[in-house]
Amino acid sequence: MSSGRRFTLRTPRGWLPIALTGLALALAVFALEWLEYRFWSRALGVETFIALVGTGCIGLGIWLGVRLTRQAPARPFQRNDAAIRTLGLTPRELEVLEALVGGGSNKVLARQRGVSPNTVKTHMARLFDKLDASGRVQAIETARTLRLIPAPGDRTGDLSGTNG
Amino acid sequence: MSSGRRFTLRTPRGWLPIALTGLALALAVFALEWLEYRFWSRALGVETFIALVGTGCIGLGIWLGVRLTRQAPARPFQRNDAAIRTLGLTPRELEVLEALVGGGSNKVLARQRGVSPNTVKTHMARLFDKLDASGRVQAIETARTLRLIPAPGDRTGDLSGTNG
DNA sequence: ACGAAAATCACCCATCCGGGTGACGCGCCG
DNA sequence: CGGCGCGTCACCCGGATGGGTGATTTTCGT
Repeated sequence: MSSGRRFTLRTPRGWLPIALTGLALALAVFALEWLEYRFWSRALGVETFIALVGTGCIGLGIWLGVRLTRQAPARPFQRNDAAIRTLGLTPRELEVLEALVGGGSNKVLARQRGVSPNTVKTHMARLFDKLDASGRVQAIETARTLRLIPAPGDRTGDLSGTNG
Repeated sequence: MSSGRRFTLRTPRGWLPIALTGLALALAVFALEWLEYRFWSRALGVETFIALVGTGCIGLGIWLGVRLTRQAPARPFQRNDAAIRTLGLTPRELEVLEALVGGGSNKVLARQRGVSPNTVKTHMARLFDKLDASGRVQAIETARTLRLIPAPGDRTGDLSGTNG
């Protein structure tokens, strides 16, 4: 029977320091412009100077906005090794789990891995038990929500993620 | 046998009008400030006025930056109706496709929909043929890449997407 | 109102899948 | 040395799945 295990995960976000950095930079820009205000307002005229300041501040604001929002989406899928350990998934079981998303039958997976279909079947059974899944589709679904395997759309370049 | 259909999709991104809108807005702000420059620079002092302009422009820039970058990542999954039409998927076939991700058997899906398992089986067969998939897992995978059904992590609130 | 498309259901059949049990070899650790 | 975990493989069996064909009814557009 199934062991009835449960697992949840959280996604950390750290854009606060970036915001602080941006604010400090903005203040620095203000100070600089303040100091040179006397000179440049004479040389260019006050209106042109104000236009330049506005343009610069718009650019700075755009940079800040981009910087602030470009944190969450660029996460490159880091595997939830903690969940893997908690569930007690062995390396081979993880292998067949990753190969499972291809949609091949047990026979195909066995041929790909160079083992007997019975072996794949055993791994699959253990996998279903540990993931508390009754079928391949549910297993994939659970594995995705637990971040054991990448979801479609995740970046697969760097898989050195280790949060545990 | 299978009909051998193929389909690829592109992700349209329309932040150009937004950028234009933002630019127009910025110009409007500039014009307004320009008109009232004479008055406010007297009332508040030139330096305070410049500071206000800078602050406003930074805010505007942040808004612009957020607006520019929040298009691709926060896309709330708009269904690829064009692909659905091209593949010739009927409403019921789409229903069983959406129900497929739950991982239930044909019998379960039939009971959920209040029809005979044979009916589900027929829909499933048509689905496999049209999606060129040999099995439930491949069908789900193909449907996800074609954006016929939402991928895990996609926002499912608004499904009025219609890009055809 | 007619016809095409869609939906529904049925049956057969080969294969696959999931569940269960048992077994063998290997490496590791107490 | 004796377990223990892991990987590998085998067998049986009931049910599910995939493929194919046929039929009837409902829906919908012209």
